Amino acid sequence: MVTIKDIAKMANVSVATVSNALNGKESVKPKTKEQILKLAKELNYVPNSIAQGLVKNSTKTINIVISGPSSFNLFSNPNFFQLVRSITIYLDKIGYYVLLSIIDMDEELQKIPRIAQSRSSDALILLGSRRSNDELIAMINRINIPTLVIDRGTFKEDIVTVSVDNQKCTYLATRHLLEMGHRRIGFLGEIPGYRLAEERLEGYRQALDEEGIPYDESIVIKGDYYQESGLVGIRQLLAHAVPRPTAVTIANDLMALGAIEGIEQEGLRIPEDISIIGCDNIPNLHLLKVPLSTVSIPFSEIGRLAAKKAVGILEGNDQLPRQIMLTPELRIRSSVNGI
Amino acid sequence: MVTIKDIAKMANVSVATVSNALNGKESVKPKTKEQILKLAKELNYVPNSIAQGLVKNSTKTINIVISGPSSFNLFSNPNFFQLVRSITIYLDKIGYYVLLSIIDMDEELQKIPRIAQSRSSDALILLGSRRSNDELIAMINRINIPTLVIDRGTFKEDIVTVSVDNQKCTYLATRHLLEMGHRRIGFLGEIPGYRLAEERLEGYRQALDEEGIPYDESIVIKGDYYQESGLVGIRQLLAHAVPRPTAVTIANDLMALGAIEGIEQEGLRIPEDISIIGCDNIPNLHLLKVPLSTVSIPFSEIGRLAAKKAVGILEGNDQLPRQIMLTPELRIRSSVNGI
DNA sequence: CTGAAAGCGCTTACAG
DNA sequence: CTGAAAGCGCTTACAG
Repeated sequence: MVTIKDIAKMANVSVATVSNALNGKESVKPKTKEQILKLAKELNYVPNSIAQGLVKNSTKTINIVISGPSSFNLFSNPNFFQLVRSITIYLDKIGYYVLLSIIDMDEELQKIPRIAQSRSSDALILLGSRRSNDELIAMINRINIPTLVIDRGTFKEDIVTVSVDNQKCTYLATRHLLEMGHRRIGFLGEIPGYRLAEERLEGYRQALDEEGIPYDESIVIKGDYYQESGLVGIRQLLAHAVPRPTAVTIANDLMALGAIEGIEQEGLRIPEDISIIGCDNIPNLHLLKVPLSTVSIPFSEIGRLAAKKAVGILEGNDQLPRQIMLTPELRIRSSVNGI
Repeated sequence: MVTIKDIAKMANVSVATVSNALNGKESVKPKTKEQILKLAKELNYVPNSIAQGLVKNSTKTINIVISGPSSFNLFSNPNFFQLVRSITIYLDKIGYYVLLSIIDMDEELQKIPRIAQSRSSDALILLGSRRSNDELIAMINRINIPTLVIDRGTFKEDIVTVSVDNQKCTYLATRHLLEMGHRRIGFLGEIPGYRLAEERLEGYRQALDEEGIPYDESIVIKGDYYQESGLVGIRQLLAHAVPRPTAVTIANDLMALGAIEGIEQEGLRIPEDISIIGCDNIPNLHLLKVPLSTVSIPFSEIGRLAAKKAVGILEGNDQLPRQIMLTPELRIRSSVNGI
């Protein structure tokens, strides 16, 4: 491992001068600088980022923290990858490192502040937590480095966040169902206390409201946003709801995938017997046996903006609003029939 | 930020003693130790991992380096996520950090050694590179920390690697086609110089050989393993091959997805007019309009073993073989017809 | 323009 | 059992 000391010795100067030269300080005599740079190149010198980090109290790394449910086989949300990918690409380009932590939901409240305190990163981007806003805020307040929450709901509090307008997602989806003539519309994906889910439920409600259709909780079904719960949930809905809905707004595509199976198992056809619409626009929906209509969420943009915002805060030139909310778009395919 | 110094002051001992106590050294008097531990807890002390890293010359972090093509929108391989996820989960559990780097293929040969030299991680896990074995080995030899290559082909050289038996993948796939009565079988996904792709082509060849069917390069089509090239490739095959194949072995599922579209665009049906089989077993293939038969690759296991192996090497208790090769399994769905 | 010195927060022999 | 000292590889005032 070649260090600044080696170069100093060979160039017959002090380590301070080497450091200054390497960092492009004006004070170094051009001749000296040139010599040092040449040596560094020859010796293939790369600064030890750990040592730099210690003295600068900055690691140029941002930690993406994904909280998942304890049974990790369930943890297969393709959106996370898009998010992680766009964050990483942005950060890599500007010379930042990205740390990735996947932590068990049960431990997140203790673990995330520890991660921050270990100083292994300069900022945190939180992803996937199902905690209530209050719990999340209490935790973030204990964290001593900039922390963003992404792909979640809105916060009244002064949290830095970038996400989609969740309410609008399901509003758009339900509106589409309404426009296709449906009146009896179910909802799949309720999670009380989890803000994102509450907002998606709210969008559904809002669309019904506008049409004067009363909210019927007997056709609002819980679902944990994973595929299996879509299967279970839709079967439950189909088995018990009287009269049976002609359409259902499903809070995300993963559950819609499960629902496609569940509906098939019940011997029903989509969209002839029942229409469904999802949310997220995960890849390759057009190739499904039932090309799924859905609402598209700009995950790559969320990731990119989150990364940009984090760096902006760290470098003191942040121009972006504290809370960024992106707009979803309806994507009509063929899982919704007119009636 | 509370440091070891703060605790030392409050406990009226030296920092050395605090350090020893915190690290569970036997030498510290139980009474002293207890007091220090109590203080640390109260003050919510978390060691500065950067400082520890500097003195120990170890960061307890492993860097997953994904090389992708320069146009990153193409870079959407769901397998990478499975791999990253399983590595991260394993590593998180045992207190390791994981750094994630996504780098442009054009720069990988320069950038990866620099990453290693920056000492931001203790080991590298390389993923997604399309370089020739020779180039890769030359690069790895310049790297001064343990480096594994995963999800790739075999190496004759003494490289640490974990992957699937690629040749067997396509051998199994093609064998299945053969058993279903096909004789005129195309191949989609040739990339000369890229070992993984060569091995998959070889598996196809082997299966044909065993049946005495001559290799016909006019029905072996290039494909870059991304979806779009599956679409383009299959159309090319369909347009030019005489006689037209009754089946085609496609080197991965992503291209098979593209091929499904391409075949549709050509006005043909799967499997009535043409049978296809993929490789990888990406999620939710059973929900496609054409439930895709494929060969399953144990990505999670590859990731887990890679992580385990890396840590084993780092901690000097590695029991695993230098080169680990996992076995694929045929997954029959309904994209292959008998004839 | 250059270098000696201090310091970032820790760990590790080693002397007592 | 405890503490003084050195050191990990760097950067940053500051004196000259």
